[in-house]
Amino acid sequence: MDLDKQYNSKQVETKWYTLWEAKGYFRPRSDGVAPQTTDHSPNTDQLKQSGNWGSPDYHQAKENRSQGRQRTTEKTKEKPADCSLQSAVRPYVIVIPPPNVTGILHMGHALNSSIQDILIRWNRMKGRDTLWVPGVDHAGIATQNVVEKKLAKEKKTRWDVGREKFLEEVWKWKNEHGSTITLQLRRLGSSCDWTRERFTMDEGLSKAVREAFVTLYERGLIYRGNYIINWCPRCQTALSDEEAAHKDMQGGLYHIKYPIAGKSGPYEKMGEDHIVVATTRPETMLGDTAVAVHPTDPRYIHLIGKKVILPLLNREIPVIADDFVDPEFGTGIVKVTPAHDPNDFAMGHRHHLEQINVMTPDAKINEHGGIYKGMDRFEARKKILQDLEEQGLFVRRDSHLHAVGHCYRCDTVIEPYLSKQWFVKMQPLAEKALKAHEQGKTVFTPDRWTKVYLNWLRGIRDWCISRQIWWGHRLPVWYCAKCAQSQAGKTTDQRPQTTAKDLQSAVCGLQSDGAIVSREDITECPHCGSKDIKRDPDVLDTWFSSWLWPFSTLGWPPENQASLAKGGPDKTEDLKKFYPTSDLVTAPEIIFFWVARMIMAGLEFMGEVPFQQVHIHGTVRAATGLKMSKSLGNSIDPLEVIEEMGADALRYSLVMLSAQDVYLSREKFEVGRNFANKVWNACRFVLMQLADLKDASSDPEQFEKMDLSLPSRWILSRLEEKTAAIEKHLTQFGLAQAATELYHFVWDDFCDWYIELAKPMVLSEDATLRLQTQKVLFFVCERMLRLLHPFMPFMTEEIWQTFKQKAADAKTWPESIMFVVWPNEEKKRFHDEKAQEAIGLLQDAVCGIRDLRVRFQIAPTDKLKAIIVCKEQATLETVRVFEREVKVLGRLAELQCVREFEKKGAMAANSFAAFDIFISLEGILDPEEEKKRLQKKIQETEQWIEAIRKKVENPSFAEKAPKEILEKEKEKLADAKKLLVSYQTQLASF
RNA sequence: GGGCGAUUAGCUCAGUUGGUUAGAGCAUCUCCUUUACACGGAGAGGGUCGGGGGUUCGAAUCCCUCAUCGCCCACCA
Repeated sequence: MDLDKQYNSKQVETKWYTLWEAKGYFRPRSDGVAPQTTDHSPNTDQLKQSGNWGSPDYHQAKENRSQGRQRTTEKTKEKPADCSLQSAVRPYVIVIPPPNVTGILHMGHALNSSIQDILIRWNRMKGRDTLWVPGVDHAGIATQNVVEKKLAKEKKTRWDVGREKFLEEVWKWKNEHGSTITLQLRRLGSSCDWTRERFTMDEGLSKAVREAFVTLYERGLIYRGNYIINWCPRCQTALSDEEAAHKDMQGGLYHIKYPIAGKSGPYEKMGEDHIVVATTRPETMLGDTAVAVHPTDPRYIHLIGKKVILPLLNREIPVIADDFVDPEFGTGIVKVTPAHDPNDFAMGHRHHLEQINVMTPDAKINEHGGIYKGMDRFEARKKILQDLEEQGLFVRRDSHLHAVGHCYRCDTVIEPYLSKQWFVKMQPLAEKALKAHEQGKTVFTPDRWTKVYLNWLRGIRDWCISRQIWWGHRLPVWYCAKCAQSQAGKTTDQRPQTTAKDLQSAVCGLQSDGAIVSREDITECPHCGSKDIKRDPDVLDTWFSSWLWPFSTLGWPPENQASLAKGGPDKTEDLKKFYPTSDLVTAPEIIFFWVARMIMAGLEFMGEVPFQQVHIHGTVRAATGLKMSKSLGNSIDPLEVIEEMGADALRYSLVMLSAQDVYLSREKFEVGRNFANKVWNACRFVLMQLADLKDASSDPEQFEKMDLSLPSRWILSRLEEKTAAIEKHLTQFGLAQAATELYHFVWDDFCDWYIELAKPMVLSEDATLRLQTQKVLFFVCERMLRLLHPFMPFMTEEIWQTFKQKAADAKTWPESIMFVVWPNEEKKRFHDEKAQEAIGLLQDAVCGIRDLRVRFQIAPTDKLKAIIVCKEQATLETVRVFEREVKVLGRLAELQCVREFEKKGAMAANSFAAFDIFISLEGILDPEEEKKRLQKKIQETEQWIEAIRKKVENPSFAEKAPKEILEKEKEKLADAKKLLVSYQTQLASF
């Protein structure tokens, strides 16, 4: 029945996780799988009636629950709209941010999952039907890269093996390695319903992706357009704006002469007959089709409409005027390269310029680049500058700091590149999201992220969703050669466009190339019957499946296509029950990638925001402040920490640190480890004290008629207070604060004071006192375990099971601590101000004595006599009640508590407002030293008194401050004065 | 260029709606193998809460400003 001396985390973790999962404890109760031991309806009517908020009868509760469930359904029907009311009875649901299938657990996952698991376990204990949906993301580019690297070792590329074979390889890799991360999540204790685990490329989710694509296309929200996109030459695919990570880089701003046409002789003889343009990417000049100046720039106004000669290629290009040009920047003249820069692209459209693409997909110069053909872009840059210099056309290079886009997957410098891609028109989706926010439906905690989210929505740009890779959801698009021919020429949107952003949405020549978008795979053109059709080779951006996650994982789209067509989705059971979900827990990095898009998709396809709240937690960083990442070599492997200190320690440490960004070093985990050790030992000690206890119970009623000792009344009242505080913090996502409160309750209140106070009581000859103390120890400990369980699931289960064996009412306890009722403290059963006050005095007395001991270096084994002189009769009476405890904790041989006392000889004292404590120090005390100390104390106290007096005597303070503050200050003043008298009296006695 | 966050003890950070002489953990120092725990216990030292203004009876907390650091966003070539 006792606990082992050493806590064996590995053994305990494996044991319990296996059991929990095998018994289906992680599944929602409404699935009828998890044990149904208690009715936890939020108003706890039945619980109150039974008078047992700890452990209602198993069978009784089972019955209650089924009744409760019926009631719940009715309530939901009556009040479908208001989510605050509904949230009390609705299931508690979280969908996991699906980690990449290539991922291995890092501290970011560990923090993210710990938070979710705490919320899930807490809500499960509160009795809500609880679901945590797990899953994994196929991570298009990342996964493809992994397999490509593998092929590279055999000196092969994906093109060598071909699409089909390559995909086989990726699936093979997925099947072999894809469950690494989910196995690791289990090690953390994550109580996900693994029977609902999803993969973004599984059959159901693929169907969802297809349904979403086709629906959006039908609604005119997906288009194909020729546009400048972010191109990664290494991955050889387009990327979305979000996937281009901008980094500030020190580059060059190159000034280059362009001769004015008609005036140019040999370059070296040129006088005023040229203009100078400034560029950061000289190699793109091969694709220049104009140079531009500001229409009102007096320096160049006369050149507008003239031609200049593009050096190296000797093409004539026009000088155009455009507002976009900033006369202040560089030379005030911009070279215009419509195929390689989004602004130039827009300018090109405004001025009907030719677009010349000068690069191949792997960023080499193509046939339009003359002699530079075949060179890599950076090599070409060098050569071009060199050639310009030789021709006397290179002016100078200015150092220039600018933001350069990098591929977020492989960190290659991104090339703005003109190509035909598929886009989602985001404006209409964003508008819905903004409207939902106005209706208060999108709530972020901490609140400041709301602004980040809204700003992004307001500046939304169309989403490039096609990727030229192979691993992913292939576009459900076919092209009919025959139709394309007949439709040629009837293309584009003719609206005038001014900015790059406007332009993007407008370039949607939808049917121009005979695109056919279809829910089913097709073999012939539905328009002309031609079999000459080809499927689009591209796949969709990974996030195009992620943004459907909160409902695709719950069974969307449902089988019934007909009802879908009518608008309202025919919801599956799971969708009905669990959508919208409750909280989304994630890191700030993916607000744009994922959170915002999920909200838009939720509104578009389900008509509802997918979660009631978004909780954004901090980023995990190394102690140096850098983001923790494997490539930087500064990461700490969570699994190593689990091996070394246990999952509970890891979780507790992370959560305690998570009030903001988490800066980690290995030592930080010692907090959790030490705490876990403390909990284990405290419980072990308690169990050791209970050998002869027959009727241990978790029922608070048992104390109702007991005449409890002061310390017991105190700890129960502290427990109640702390429980309420923890509840409040958890409700506000203050997990770190909740964990800290618990930490201090367990360590300071329970271990340092109550257990120490209980020792003499448990050893007491007074059988009644002994018994009631045992019962309180048992009770408080069990409560403590419940409060700790969401944070430290493994250890608490292990200990709690031992407690259960000890409990006389064990048959009313559920099978697992996972299902014990979360303590609900709405009834202030144990509130006891007197006990709190009394223990406050006791703590002062004990600390005062300990301080004296240390100050005068009195060995703990030395017998010590102390006298407590109380200033009031009431205090004396209180102090006498715990005389015995003070003696034990202060290791005193003798203690006298009196009203009056005349100090004689060498005695030292510690003074408090309520009493003075004297000890005799014949031959030890140096009177001069003591006098000095007292004088210092007197001085300090006088200053303090002065400060309070000033405040209290200020008329506007008395007038304006709240009454209780005024009272408090007055009390403080009185206490300080008492203290001063004590010091003065002592000083006088020397 | 815009936005956000931070700045509190040697280090890492708490500090609810402004109201005890500003707290904790780690580190430091002293003492203690007292029979739950040395991953422990007892005690101590250490901060004019980044600078400067302002509002207020009262500011670490609210406002302004400056400084330093960090993050996010942005098409100035």
